[in-house]
Amino acid sequence: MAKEKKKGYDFLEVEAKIRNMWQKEKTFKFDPSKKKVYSIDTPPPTISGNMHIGHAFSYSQQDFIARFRRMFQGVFYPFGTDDNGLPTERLVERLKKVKSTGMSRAAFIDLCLKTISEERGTFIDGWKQLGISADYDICYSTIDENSRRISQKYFIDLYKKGEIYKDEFPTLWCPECQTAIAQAELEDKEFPSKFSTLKFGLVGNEKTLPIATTRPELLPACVAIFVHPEDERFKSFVGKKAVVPLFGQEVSIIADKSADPEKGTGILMICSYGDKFDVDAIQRHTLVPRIVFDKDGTATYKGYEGLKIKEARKKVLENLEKAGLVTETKDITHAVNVHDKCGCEIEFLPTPQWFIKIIDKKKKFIDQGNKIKWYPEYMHKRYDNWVNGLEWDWNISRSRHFGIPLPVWECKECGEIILPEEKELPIDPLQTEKKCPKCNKPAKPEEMVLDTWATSSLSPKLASSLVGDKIDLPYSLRPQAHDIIRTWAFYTIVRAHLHENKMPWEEIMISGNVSLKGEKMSKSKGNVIDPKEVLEKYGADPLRFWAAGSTLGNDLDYMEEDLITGKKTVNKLWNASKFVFMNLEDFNGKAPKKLEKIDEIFLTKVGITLEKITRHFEKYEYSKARAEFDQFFWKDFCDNYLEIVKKRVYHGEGDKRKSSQYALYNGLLVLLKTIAPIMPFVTEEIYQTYYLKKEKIKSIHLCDWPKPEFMEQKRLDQVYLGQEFTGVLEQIRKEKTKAQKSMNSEVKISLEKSIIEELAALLDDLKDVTNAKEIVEGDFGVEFL
RNA sequence: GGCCCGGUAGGCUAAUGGUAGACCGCCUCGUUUACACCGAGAUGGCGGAGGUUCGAUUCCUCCUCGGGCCACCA
Repeated sequence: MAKEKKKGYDFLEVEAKIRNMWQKEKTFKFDPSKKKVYSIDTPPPTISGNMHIGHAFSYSQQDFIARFRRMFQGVFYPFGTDDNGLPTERLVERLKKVKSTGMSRAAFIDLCLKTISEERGTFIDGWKQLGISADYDICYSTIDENSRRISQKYFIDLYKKGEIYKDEFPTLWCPECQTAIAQAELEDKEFPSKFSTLKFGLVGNEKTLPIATTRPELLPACVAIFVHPEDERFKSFVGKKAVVPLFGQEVSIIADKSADPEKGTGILMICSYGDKFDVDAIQRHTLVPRIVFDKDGTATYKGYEGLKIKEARKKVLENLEKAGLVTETKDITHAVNVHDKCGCEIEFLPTPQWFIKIIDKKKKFIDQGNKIKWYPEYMHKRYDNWVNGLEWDWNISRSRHFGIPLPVWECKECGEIILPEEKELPIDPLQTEKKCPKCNKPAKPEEMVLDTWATSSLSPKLASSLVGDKIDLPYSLRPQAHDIIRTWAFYTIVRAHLHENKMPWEEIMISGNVSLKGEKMSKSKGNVIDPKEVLEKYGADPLRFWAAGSTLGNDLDYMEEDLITGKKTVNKLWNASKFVFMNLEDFNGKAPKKLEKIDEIFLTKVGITLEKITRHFEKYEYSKARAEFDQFFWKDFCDNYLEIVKKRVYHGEGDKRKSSQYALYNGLLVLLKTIAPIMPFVTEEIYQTYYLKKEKIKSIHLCDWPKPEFMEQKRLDQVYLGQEFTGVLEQIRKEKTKAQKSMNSEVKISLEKSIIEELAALLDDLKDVTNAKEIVEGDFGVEFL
């Protein structure tokens, strides 16, 4: 065999080569003819320039499973990108230096689509470099024509089933993005604020009522005052009218149990709309709302026109103070709901919106969640908590340029809702005229687009549509991170239930996030790690090795040391394999007549390790699989077994040599296969270099997962014997170290009679590995020669 | 305020109702027919209080600290 004078392992060169090979050979192409298919509902990342380290982390973890499963059965592992919605708009605005608001919808959409197609290739390259073994030919974008068609089709399906309705209702509104949003898009943020106690007047009474608020700018929107029916202080005012300070409107004082006498001054003002409590209160008492802010968050009331909410707040407060209507002001910090995409404080605004009915099915969604196996289990709780805490139906309409249009027209005359035919999809109502079938008048196209989750929640359908809908629900696995349980996981469960009355997947695997020194990574903190740089410096295998280091569901701190460890492992694998095959030139692949005892023990232990790793992977415990491999590979295989058989493969003859060759060849192959899901590049390179000729299967990743075929009933005895052997070996090594001698210094060993008898079949190996000239009976001792 | 996760060697982390196991680092020593991206060895640890138990790092309760989710946002 040609001995290449390779100085070590050149990961850049190897990884590029292997990557090309996989691509050329279509190694990971989905084969629909396979009977048992393991289907993965791959998360579609949002195109955002480059892959970030969090992607590298979680996609590696999915890929461990995909590669593991592929060694048992067919794997459906599609790829997709989620590029519809605000993040994409932002990206395009940034890259192209445009403002979506300054363009027509059609022009902006064109620009978005163009930008996406420009960015898409490089973006997906990141995943390929990482060695993600998806079938990239099965690839969707949530904005492409096919996805638009499917998304609209299922919208129509739900509408026809009566699960979608349109309503004008005060909804969560982002004044910055100028769109309605869903409950799932809320985030908490701490803000400093002023908590002021104001004097409300009373009609026909000299007294004033103290009311505390952080939002004086909503005074003109005040429509009622609540006091608790049993609050002795204010009971007598119920039924009377109060006068709003500064703005003068008279509002009713209403008894309502929701007014907590302990909170603030015990009196509560109801405004349209300060929070969702106001929304509820106004509905319950059928009050007439007074809307005082516009969609862009500017005031519309006299004296304050055009002021932003916060400016108005400041000015109203100043004027109140000037008028002596403020009795107390405290500086406080409180958490308010903000939009997760822009961090802007959300408001409530009554606008017509489209909703999917979910509130009436909370119990059903809990049931559905119970049918899915959650890994790790406790993540299930997060789902339940979210579902139990839901307060609104799912608002799926967004007032944005870029997105999948709601496929709807509305008759101006009779309000009839007009839907397109399925064959017309995808359709943009703004580009197509429709007439009302009832009154034959032109209908008004819906201008809003769908919430991006309304499309990504159909990801199983989007992917399956690319292979002729051959993959049915439920999929085998949904891998995703925990931060989108309340959105992606929940909404997908909702859609699968509403459309098909099925679970979307049998199992869900939730991974954690990447942090740096315990802090969440974010661009604003400047503590981001670029996976490209990591890949260049260490390679994909070490990066994946690192990603395999956290137990499932746990966040993982990025530490460069772990990459170094991974790189060492890659190198060690390469060198150990090189050593093995240096001594296998004359190996014919056949088992010897009789295996040497120590070789048998070694293979037994390989089998035990294999069983453990298999169980770990089956339960998505890739970190335990890695740890198990590490332990065995470094200690048992390299430091012990290779040292033990060294002399035998160098100088041994006949079956003795064959036995070690057989054990080395097969043991190493099993080990390589068990770590191949985590470190696909080195293992493939070793396989291609040394094993391909005999093994025939064209890639290690297409081989069958090994079976522990070397294990016999005697395995416990063997393990015991192996332990005895290593115990003695350790003692001898310790003596050598103590004496500051080298490990291969020549010695004479004395061992107790019982041990000699026990290890009878292994004494030659003990001599080899310790370089002992002689082993004699006696008290334990090591004599240096 | 509710719920969830976690507190284990200097750092990061694993297992476990009965002498707590790796990895990185530190210290000592060794090494060239796979590998200095090496080997042999040494050092060093269960947040606090109570309870269950023959025995608790492990199970329970409380406290405390860190992280997350939700609620509160008069």
